[in-house]
Amino acid sequence: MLKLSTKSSYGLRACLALAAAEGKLSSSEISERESIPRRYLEQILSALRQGGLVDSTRGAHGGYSLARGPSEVTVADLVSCLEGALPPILCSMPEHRSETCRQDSECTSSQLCCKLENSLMTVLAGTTLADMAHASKTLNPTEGVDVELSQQVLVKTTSSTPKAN
Amino acid sequence: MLKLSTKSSYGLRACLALAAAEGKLSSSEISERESIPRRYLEQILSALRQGGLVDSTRGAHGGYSLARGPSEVTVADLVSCLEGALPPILCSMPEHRSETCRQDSECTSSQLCCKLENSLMTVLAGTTLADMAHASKTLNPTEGVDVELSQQVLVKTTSSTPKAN
DNA sequence: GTTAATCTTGACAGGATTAGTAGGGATTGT
DNA sequence: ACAATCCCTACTAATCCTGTCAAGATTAAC
Repeated sequence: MLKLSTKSSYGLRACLALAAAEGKLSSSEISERESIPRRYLEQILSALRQGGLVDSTRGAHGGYSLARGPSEVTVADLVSCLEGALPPILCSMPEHRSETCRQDSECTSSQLCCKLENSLMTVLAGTTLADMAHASKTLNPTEGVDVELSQQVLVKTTSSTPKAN
Repeated sequence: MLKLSTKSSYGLRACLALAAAEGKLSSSEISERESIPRRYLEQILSALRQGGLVDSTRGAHGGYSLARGPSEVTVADLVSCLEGALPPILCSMPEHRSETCRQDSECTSSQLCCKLENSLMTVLAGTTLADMAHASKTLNPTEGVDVELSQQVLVKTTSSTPKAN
């Protein structure tokens, strides 16, 4: 049910590799180290660049580097960037609630989604690359990352337009 | 990024309808009230029945009803039931960690997934049908549902088998 | 400048998953 | 008997995910 898509997963690993390298890495280098298809990786890095998470320098001896320090980049940044713009939606904004949401149950599920998203985002936004890099060395999986932080959260409505009953 | 699948969404709405009805409803009735394709709904209700969440009576004037009281059914029950068995996976269990996970970064993302799943489940397991039914009447979306409850959590690995770099 | 390495962009193909349709059989109240 | 209803299985359609590919733009180094 919950699946960190390979895209996000790859993106995360790429960033961790960049963090570990403490400098520039080419797409080929990352591709090799992390066993990620190069072409695909390039797409992902491109998205990350547009999102301002990595810098890229072109030309010979070019490559990618983190735009900010590992402790300044949260996994939330990364995922939001890669999973695309979550379309800002109906029920998440109280103003539109009365207009568009006739059915109570529909609306309440949206509220639930909000809670879920918030919950997720709290975890994601509370985990930085530095945290993960650290965690990968000290094998101490139980230590929590209990950070409080909320964030504008959007719900992706599963646009249902059923035809026949 | 987070998407309550239509299946879960439909299932949730159906259950809320049953809770509101305080009795038996046929698939046709639910289908009409909630604008859910009947045939599809039947599949979903069937799954819910097999999961022990609803009871069904066949034949004329048959229908579905909640197997337990609305306050006894959590959204977690419902979702687990509908989204199928989340395959128990590799990195979530410390024993296999050393064997299967060569790359640190791969492993740490799994840890992250665990945290996420836990976080989600806490919310889901802390929300009952009764909560939602109540919420749909009192339009008070900010009131929290801060429940503590953990649960066996599984991570669905996105089985990556890249071919060429 | 020329060259070579690299990034950039967009199109697209194949597979997996999800969503929904359909037909027919089984069961039960009237 | 009959109509209403659930039940099961297969099929189709749509969507999304993952990855490939090709051509071009940009830059560093020589």
